[in-house]
Amino acid sequence: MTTRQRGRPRSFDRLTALEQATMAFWEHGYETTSVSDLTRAMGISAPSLYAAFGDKRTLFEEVVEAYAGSYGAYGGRAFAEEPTARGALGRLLREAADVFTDPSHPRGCLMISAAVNCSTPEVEEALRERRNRNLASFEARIRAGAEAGELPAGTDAGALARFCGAVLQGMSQQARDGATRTELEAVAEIAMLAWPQAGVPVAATGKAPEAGKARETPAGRGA
Amino acid sequence: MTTRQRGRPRSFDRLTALEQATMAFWEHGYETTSVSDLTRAMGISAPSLYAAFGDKRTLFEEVVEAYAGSYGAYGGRAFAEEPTARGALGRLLREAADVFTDPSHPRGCLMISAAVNCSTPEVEEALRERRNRNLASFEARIRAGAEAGELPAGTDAGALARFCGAVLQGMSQQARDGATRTELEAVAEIAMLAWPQAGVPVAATGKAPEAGKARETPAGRGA
DNA sequence: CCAATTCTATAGCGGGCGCTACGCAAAGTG
DNA sequence: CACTTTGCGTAGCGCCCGCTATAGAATTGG
Repeated sequence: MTTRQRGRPRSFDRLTALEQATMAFWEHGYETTSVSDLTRAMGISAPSLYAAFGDKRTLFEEVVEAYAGSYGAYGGRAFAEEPTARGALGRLLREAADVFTDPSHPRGCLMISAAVNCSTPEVEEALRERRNRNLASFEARIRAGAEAGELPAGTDAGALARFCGAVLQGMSQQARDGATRTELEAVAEIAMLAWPQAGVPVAATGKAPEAGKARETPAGRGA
Repeated sequence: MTTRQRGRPRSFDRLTALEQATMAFWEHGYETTSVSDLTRAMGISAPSLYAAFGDKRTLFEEVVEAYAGSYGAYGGRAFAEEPTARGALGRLLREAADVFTDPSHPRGCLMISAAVNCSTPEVEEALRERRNRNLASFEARIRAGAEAGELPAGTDAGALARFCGAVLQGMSQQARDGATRTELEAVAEIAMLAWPQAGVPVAATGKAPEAGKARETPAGRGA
């Protein structure tokens, strides 16, 4: 039935236009990117935009969804492929340093920065919920790691997850403020030094200092 | 000469109005706070605002300056009063957790969040420069601490300063995303665990896991 | 008192915002 | 071909933006 459309075919590629809208929103944020900016970036006129994507807010939601599945997918890959919580979050932070400073697209993270100072509550809330969902997944992974014995029993999974989230968000803003890839990678390495040492109990009452595994990463280097 | 004005006296308190403008900009950011929002918050009409403060941008600059000397002064106090680099930056992060979640004013840090996604380049740049100046002062303090022997000789002052800045900026956004004071204090404590341990060399050739001093803070707790 | 000075209030300027009505262009269907 | 369906382009809607012209109100100096 939908093998072929009835009327005049669309004169632009919808996915390409979506990608160009992504770049615009990524660079300037939701509110600051006007529909006029979007039509210019996408190479189409306003009625075409509205016909293909609904209104500005709906377009942004589609942009965010596509972003999460492409540029923002490194976190999910790290979680899927790394066996330990430390390995997953360390890789997430290190890859974020690369993505946030990749010269082929705007700096930082769209989900972190695009709805800051946004006067449309639904948009602000949608991205906030995504961030808090990510935080919850960090926590779940850390808790699972602790229960599996990778991390000391007293580890506060919620606090450690929030710490990683704060570093990630800080790295995004630092990237937008001009930090280099190397500088952000160093930040990621330092952040991983805050993780509980294998075999070192986290509570002050000092117990069960058994060996555990070795450090996964060398971590502290000069320069 | 200026003991008394010649004409009709101002009918509002300039400092009070400035404070109310600060709250508005702090909550919604530079761009999102309209002049109409400002006049409502300050309780004056537009011509009075322009006569007393110049234009919107000049008012914002005055707001930022006042903010830096009041709500944002905790960093300078920590630097002035704490004898060591670790003490200064640890206190800065801990006090930031309190300020960022103080219920008597908007959450987070105005200098960090108010010019994100701002289409006025001068405003965005002014706050970015302030942040980068703060980062440079972190680095100078850490470098001085390393030269004084507080920290291992190989310590990368720039990277450690940037790490602290990233945590601070991340804490600001987390506060705006709803994190509690207690949660942010835990983030600050964890961040301080990444600092080089006294007596432990920073270079990575994997040795010397000797005891070192006890941790400065217990850090990870349950709940 | 009157004149000069300074602040306040109303009302509105030009312009950009998100969005859309409308008529034409380009395709499929008989 | 005529007819329907759908996308495109122009042009412009109502609204809010930052900002200000103008006139009246409140004060000091003479």
